[in-house]
Amino acid sequence: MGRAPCCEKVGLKRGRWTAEEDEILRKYVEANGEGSWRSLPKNAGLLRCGKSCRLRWINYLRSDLKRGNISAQEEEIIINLHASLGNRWSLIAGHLPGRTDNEIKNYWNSHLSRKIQSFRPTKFIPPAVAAAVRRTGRRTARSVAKKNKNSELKGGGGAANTPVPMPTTPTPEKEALSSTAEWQDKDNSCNVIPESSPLEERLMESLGAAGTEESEIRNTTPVFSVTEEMEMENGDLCLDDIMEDLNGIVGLDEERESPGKIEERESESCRNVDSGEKGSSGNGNHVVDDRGSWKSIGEWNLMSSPGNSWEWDWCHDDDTLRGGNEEWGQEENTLSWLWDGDTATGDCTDGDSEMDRRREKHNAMLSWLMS
DNA sequence: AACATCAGCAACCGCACGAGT
DNA sequence: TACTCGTGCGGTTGCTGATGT
Repeated sequence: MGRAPCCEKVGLKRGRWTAEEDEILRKYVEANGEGSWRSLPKNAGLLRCGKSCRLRWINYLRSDLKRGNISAQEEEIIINLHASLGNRWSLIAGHLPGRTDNEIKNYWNSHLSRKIQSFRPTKFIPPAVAAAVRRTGRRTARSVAKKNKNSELKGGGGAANTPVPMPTTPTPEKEALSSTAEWQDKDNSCNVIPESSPLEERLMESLGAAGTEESEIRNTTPVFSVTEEMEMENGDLCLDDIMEDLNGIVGLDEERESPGKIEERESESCRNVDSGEKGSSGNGNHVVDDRGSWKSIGEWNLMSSPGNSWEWDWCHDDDTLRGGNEEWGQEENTLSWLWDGDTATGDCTDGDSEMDRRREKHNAMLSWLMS
């Protein structure tokens, strides 16, 4: 049974509120208090949906709202809170008296996300920040896409220190654009973090730059992209390279697996990749068993089918442990969007080398992992 | 001056959740 | 236990003014 609409929409006014409507709503709420939003329009004589009234009151008419621009201090608070809370705008707003979640959300999407995207993406960006950037709304994405249309400089990318939710399979048009393939410089060149912003300072902190000469950090921080020295071995994707980098930067290593899970996996006769011995390898938890090669990140396992170095799919522990091989193809768990055709990793012309394509794939995976 | 594009923001939509019945 | 209702939240849309060409 479908749920009844929150209000009878026929005959109700929509769009911008007029001063008269504001006045009616204000007087009514001041006289009767907040709440009972559904019945409010009828009682107050407004031709508006109750939800619309509530929104108008909360975001605009409340007397305790702070007007004016977001201050630098507030911006810093937003950045800090967003790094730990993610897109929980109402929680963030709770720390900023007089500011609404909608206001903060808009400010983030229109100001902060753009600031963050202005960072050259081959530098490490704190995970939550980058992840949030990828999650930002259509407008920002559209604007950035337009903005980048004629530019070689691509925005986005990076990784997060908030709990990283397992992403649903992104649509190619939405998410492939945010993969490394888009933002990576064509020449994989090392780039420079812009100076002089609170956000940039936060980035430095996140890089663990304490005690290090800023200019050194700024100019020598390991670039998170495939370079000549990050090559593939024997023609295969060096996932271990990626994982080493991830371990070094976001500390994935320590939380990779509980001892219990390792035991469970050992009991499944996993062989070490390099030695052929049972159990996970010393470097992260890259193992090979009869289902292929796989790595673990938290409860999620990145797996490749036997004999196919490039087809890396995500599988949850639950599925892995119960032998969920048949579920690897679940749409929501797959990474295949990263390289389903050339559109996801940039147009690869016939003239591109196989190594270039591998680098692009490597980078695409890397950026995805970091997010 | 006219048009196109961009940026900011208010408002809407759909979903989730808790309380009440 | 199942259902409805009220509310809150996050994502998305679209309007409008500013800016660029």
